[in-house]
Amino acid sequence: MDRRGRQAEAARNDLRLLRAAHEVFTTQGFDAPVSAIAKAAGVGMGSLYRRYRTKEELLQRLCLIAMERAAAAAQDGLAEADPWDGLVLYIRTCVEFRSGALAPIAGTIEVTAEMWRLARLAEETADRLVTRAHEAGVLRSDVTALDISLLMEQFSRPAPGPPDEEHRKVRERLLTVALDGLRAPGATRLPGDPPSVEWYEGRWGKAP
Amino acid sequence: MDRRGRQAEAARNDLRLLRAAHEVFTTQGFDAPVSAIAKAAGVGMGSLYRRYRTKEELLQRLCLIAMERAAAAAQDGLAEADPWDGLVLYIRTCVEFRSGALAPIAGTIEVTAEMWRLARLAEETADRLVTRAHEAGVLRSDVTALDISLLMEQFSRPAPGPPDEEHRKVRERLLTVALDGLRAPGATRLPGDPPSVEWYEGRWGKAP
DNA sequence: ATATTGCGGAGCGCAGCGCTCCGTTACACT
DNA sequence: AGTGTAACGGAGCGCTGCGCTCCGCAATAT
Repeated sequence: MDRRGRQAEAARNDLRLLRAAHEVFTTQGFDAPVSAIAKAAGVGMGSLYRRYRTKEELLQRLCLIAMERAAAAAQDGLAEADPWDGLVLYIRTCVEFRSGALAPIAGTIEVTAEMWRLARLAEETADRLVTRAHEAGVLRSDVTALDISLLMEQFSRPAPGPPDEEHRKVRERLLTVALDGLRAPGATRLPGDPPSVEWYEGRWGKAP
Repeated sequence: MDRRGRQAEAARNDLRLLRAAHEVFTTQGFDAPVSAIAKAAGVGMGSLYRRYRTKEELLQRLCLIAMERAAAAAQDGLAEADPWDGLVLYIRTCVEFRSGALAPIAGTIEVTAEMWRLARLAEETADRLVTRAHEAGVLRSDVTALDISLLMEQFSRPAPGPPDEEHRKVRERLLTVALDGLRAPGATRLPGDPPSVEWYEGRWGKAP
């Protein structure tokens, strides 16, 4: 990892590329041009395409990382002693790095077996987090784990127009409002049936 | 309006065009191809471009209508006797027809004088609605009218992927959660400063 | 000095856009 | 019925902007 010379630069480039790709894709959407990632990373197209043979491959890598982070965030939430604080930590962390913005990518690209594995792991951990909050009576009973995933997705949705720091602050305010709405008991009964896992995963293509 | 023959068809086409444009642009984003609107309306490109000389003109018309509807919704909210119910009616109505999805268009197109006029009117009416709710003590005191506009915008944001009825239902559930979070008193203090009008309108280009 | 490796970015081929143009159709008028 | 006309649908033009390749160059290793 700490090799000298060009190998070190290569490793640095790889990281900058990943960071830039995350930033650009989550704020501009998946159809952002690859050249925008290269420019944001301060790297030439050649270097980008040596590491990732196609745009799809880059997106897959990005998704995988986002899933890892989401799973880790759920674990961190579980580690928290207080069930409510743990849940909030999980949600805030995921919205912070916009994991939800990458989830719907999956409809565009091929979902690898490893992605499915990680998705299932993250899903299961989040489920435990939500169940614990339910049992402690701190989370309104009519909201499901899937509702929360979709809430995070909604709050991660890229805004049109140029990237804007102010948007991030606004999102945090609104997320705080939404989190207050999640506390038990809900003032209003949630309308309609909760979303189904089949529908949720169906957007990603066929399960293995 | 109820003229016979071709003129009737023309009027019908105009309506279908507007409806289709609204549907497509709000669910797919502004860069949806014009041909998609024509197809969704069941109308040829020629007919579309006879009524609107450019895509921008169509978008302007659409924005104007959305603003009219938003202003009307705010009026309806004010007409409601209960301050909370009035506010909720306003928010739900606007999210229903996704007025917020059209607001950020304005950064893309030229904002006409009439659009500014209507925007100000809607803004002012919504302000009255929010103030009334504040004074009645039914709306948490740390949330501003602008926060609410941005909340509606967040919930109107187009989802990636193909249009999907299920998304609408999910949105309604999540909106219900958010509305519960708006009720006084907020469990958590909202972080940061409230968004400023200058920033909000600044995204539309220069004020007249 | 020479070989080798990774670098940046100009440019290729193409997909998909906004918009125009025109042959056809459906009605109004005599 | 015959004719003029207004509105129609949609193929296609010109062009932008994309994913991706290729190559001259700079930095290291030998």
